Amino acid sequence: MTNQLDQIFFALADPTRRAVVERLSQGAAPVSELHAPHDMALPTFLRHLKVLEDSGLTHSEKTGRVRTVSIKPDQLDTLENWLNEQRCTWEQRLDRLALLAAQLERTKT
Amino acid sequence: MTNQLDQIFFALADPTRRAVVERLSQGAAPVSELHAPHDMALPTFLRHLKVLEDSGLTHSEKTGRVRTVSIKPDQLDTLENWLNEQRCTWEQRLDRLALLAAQLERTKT
DNA sequence: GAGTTGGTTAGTCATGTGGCTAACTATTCA
DNA sequence: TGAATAGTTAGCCACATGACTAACCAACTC
Repeated sequence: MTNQLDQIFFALADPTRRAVVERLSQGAAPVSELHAPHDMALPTFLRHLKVLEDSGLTHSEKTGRVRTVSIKPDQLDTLENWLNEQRCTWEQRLDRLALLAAQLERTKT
Repeated sequence: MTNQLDQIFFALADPTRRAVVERLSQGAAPVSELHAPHDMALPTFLRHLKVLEDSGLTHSEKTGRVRTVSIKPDQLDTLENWLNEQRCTWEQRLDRLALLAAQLERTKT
């Protein structure tokens, strides 16, 4: 589980890979089309795609000689869940602080 | 802007640093307390803290010889915004697909 | 004011990451 | 079937990252 978040965050830490995710959230696309806007050699780009797929953020399938890549929303949910947990925790904490402040206020008056 | 997301995702790709964020979302703490549960040399740990602070996820202040670290919720918001944008895009896409499917359905009958 | 505590700086090292080229395989099209 | 297209594999290189130790500074405490 920890490893999964590691991979997801790592995959999204690179602007090229994030751009691919952004492109893919508009719909699936073949490798060559995904590669086109990026000024780097194809093998390099393929390794970025591999990182994304290993992290579970994308899925790909080959038909004929064309490999089509698509996004897998589940992992973005994983990310969002982690984020929500953090936010919940610190909001609870802020609530407790507010409570404490209110109590202080009461004892003061 | 791109650089900011790079740094945030990168910072959170490491389990040690994520653990620190999780700890900090419960409230601020001095360096030594944050370090305690992690089985690594202090200088190593300090560099993790630096990565977090450089990314803007945390803030720290030194009073006397104690440095207190706290979380900066803004950057987690930055993260969430990116996430929401992706989700919106692909939900719109799914909506369009549904619309298309409905149109197909109508022409068929 | 000497020792302890809390943190910092400097420097080293192994490994990981991101980039490349060159050579290769497997489809599709003429 | 021969050429073009779409990916793939292998191997190289520079630099970043994460870990360590050793030495250091600053501020409490006795």
